[in-house]
Amino acid sequence: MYSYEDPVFRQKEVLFPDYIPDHLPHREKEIKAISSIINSALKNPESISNIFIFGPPGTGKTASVKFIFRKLEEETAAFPVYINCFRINTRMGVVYAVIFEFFRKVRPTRRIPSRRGVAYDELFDLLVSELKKSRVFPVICLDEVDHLLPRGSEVLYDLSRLREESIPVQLIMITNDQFVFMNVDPRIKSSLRPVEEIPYRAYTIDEMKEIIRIRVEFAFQKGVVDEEAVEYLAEVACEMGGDVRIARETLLRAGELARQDGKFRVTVEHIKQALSESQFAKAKSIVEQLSSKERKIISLIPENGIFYPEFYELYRRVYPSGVRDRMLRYYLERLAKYGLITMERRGIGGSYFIRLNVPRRIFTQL
DNA sequence: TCTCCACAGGAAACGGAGGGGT
DNA sequence: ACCCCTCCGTTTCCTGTGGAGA
Repeated sequence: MYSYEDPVFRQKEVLFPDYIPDHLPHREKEIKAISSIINSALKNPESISNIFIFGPPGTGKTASVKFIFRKLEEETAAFPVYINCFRINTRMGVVYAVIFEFFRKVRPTRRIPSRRGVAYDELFDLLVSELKKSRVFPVICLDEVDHLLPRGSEVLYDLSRLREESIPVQLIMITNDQFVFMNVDPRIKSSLRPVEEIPYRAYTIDEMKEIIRIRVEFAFQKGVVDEEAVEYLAEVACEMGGDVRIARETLLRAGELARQDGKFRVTVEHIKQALSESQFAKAKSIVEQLSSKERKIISLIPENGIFYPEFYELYRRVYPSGVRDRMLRYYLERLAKYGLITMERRGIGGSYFIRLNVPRRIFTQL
């Protein structure tokens, strides 16, 4: 990279989703709390508390943990593993992810065992014996832990019981839903104790302004973004639930718009235009992550909503060889969990009325 | 308020894919 | 080359529950 200087962006990567800044403003307290729990566990493996982080989306939960993990890797003997349960949502998947990371980082010369044709118990025993031998301290973060339930929840029990084998292990669970463990098997719940709860609240307007200003300072060339644009964006982002992700995506888009019109200044108008585009960007990014089956299902839901039994008829008519009744309901359950649809019990026999939470045109744009 | 019935949702069984052992 | 294994998406089965009509 040389000679060409971008007239809008100084360091565009700052606005990318996986970028973790060197400093997370207004999350110092939470980060300190989490770090001190982990640090005391490192010092005294007999007294580990699991960590349960909850709060609305875009409030820095994942960023905090990734931030802490980076420090852990640099400065301690801990062995951090980050797992997103949106995709890895079975107990085999989780244990395999831990083993995979272990072999990659701690035993890079050895061949990574296969997950197929190997019993879960065998794989778990392998993990136990390797951890015993190596004496590393695993810190396992299960992001979006709600997606692990109900099928993968056993793994929480298994992982916390590693301590009975005198293997210290620190679990960090992240979720938007504070009450995710309400209906979980009490056996699993009690195995997770003791738990330290770390709540994350939405950012206030002033905090949001400062966060945006700092990002702007790093991401854009000096003087490119109007002060009014920052103020306006902060207000809207707060109204929309204090989600930093929305602000970040909007800035990225607005910067591109400013480049396109050739004036290289990001104005309130650019922000407005970018916002209307990124309004659906979040939903769109979830929809893009869906499997083709899930996408087929959601794009069949009519604009005005539909009762489930009728929807099943419709689905079977359009896809005669598609999944059956029970499976379709499983999928709808998942779509509701992602927030893409809502299901309200109000029909005959308590049947669900299904409503779309995203504009239908999202599906045609893909 | 009671009864009936359609429906939701938990549990368990099934079967295909993809791996290992011999 | 063959048979065996396990996982996990799927189906099948079954019970408890909510709404509608008497």
